[in-house]
Amino acid sequence: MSLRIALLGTLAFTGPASGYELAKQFDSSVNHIWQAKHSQIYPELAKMVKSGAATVEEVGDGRGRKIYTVTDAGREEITRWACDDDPHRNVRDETALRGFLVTLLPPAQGAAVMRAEEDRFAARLAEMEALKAEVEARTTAQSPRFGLYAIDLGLRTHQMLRQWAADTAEDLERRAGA
Amino acid sequence: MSLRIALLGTLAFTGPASGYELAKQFDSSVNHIWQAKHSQIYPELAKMVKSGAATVEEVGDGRGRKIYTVTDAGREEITRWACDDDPHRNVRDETALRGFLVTLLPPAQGAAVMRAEEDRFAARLAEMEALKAEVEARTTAQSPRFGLYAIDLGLRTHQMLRQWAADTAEDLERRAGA
DNA sequence: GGTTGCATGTAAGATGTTACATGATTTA
DNA sequence: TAAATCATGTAACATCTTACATGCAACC
Repeated sequence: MSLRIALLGTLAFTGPASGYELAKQFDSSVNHIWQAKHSQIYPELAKMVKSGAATVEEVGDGRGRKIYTVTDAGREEITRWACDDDPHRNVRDETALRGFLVTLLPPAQGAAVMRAEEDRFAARLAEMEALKAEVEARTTAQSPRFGLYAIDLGLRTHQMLRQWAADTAEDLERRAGA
Repeated sequence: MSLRIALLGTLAFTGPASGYELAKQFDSSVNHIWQAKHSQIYPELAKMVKSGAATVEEVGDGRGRKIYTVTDAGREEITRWACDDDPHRNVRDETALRGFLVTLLPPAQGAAVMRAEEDRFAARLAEMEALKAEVEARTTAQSPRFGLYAIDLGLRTHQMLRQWAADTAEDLERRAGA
């Protein structure tokens, strides 16, 4: 269900788009929150059309390109999902999982891995800052919402993770020294 | 693969335990990072025994209880996974997804949903602080690692999310007013 | 004697990943 | 003309969720 919503939301944001374009857009916006391969996206779009959340139009450009558009029913579905206050939340985070298993290693080794994590988070953070600048550059005052809030969250997440990795590494280094 | 590692790590941390106990422990430690139902845990433990990462022992207490223990091979598997520097990371976060779709709503409605999110994050944060105090109370200076680092990360994550929700709500409120 | 908690598992279905498969267009 | 990119899909497999299924022990 969540993929469907994420995809429908992206489609509502970008406006009419092909599966291929959505896959790209997905990668550069919701990527740090949700990922999907084209093999999951194409069938999902077909299902949306079937259920009335979107419409398709085939473009006769020789490449079999298809353009999808959200319907009112689709928009309503997004609203329902976003407003529904079921507190049930699924999270699955390999990054955090790794960072946390590291504490099972001997302190010195764990500290080294954490320092490497810190570097990786810092690099990802720099990428996101660049992305933000790029998106900001081509955004008008009227339409700055969807993309930027998501990027903002990604930025904050990675700042926090970098700091956590640094603090954890420091703690492990102290233990290794003691 | 990740569930296997998360479970193996939890087993390494707690020491010999039954599937039931592991499921509980899992819920109160890695829960904000990874979730698993017992229907996934039991078969996974069986697989671990088959592949030599753990051993079982049946306890004749009439309840069919089984105690699992990590082997050296299992420990090695954890180390390999934690040190492997493949930068590939999967994340799937329903919380963030929702918070982010909210920006597709009319500003006033989006702001209201974000305020509700903020409250939910604050509540979850309070729960985690209580958990931390509880874990700290029964932790000695020698063994304060695994559980507390994970809780620390959960705490930081929820502080960040609460702040993000508040800031986003504020921004949406400003837009709704304008 | 009934309810809750302990304890383990299987089965069906949904979701997600990797690999297979195809073909047009653009660029070097 | 070869390689990269655009563009869509299916199939097999792995993973995860929900529901089904069972039985003992402790407590009230």
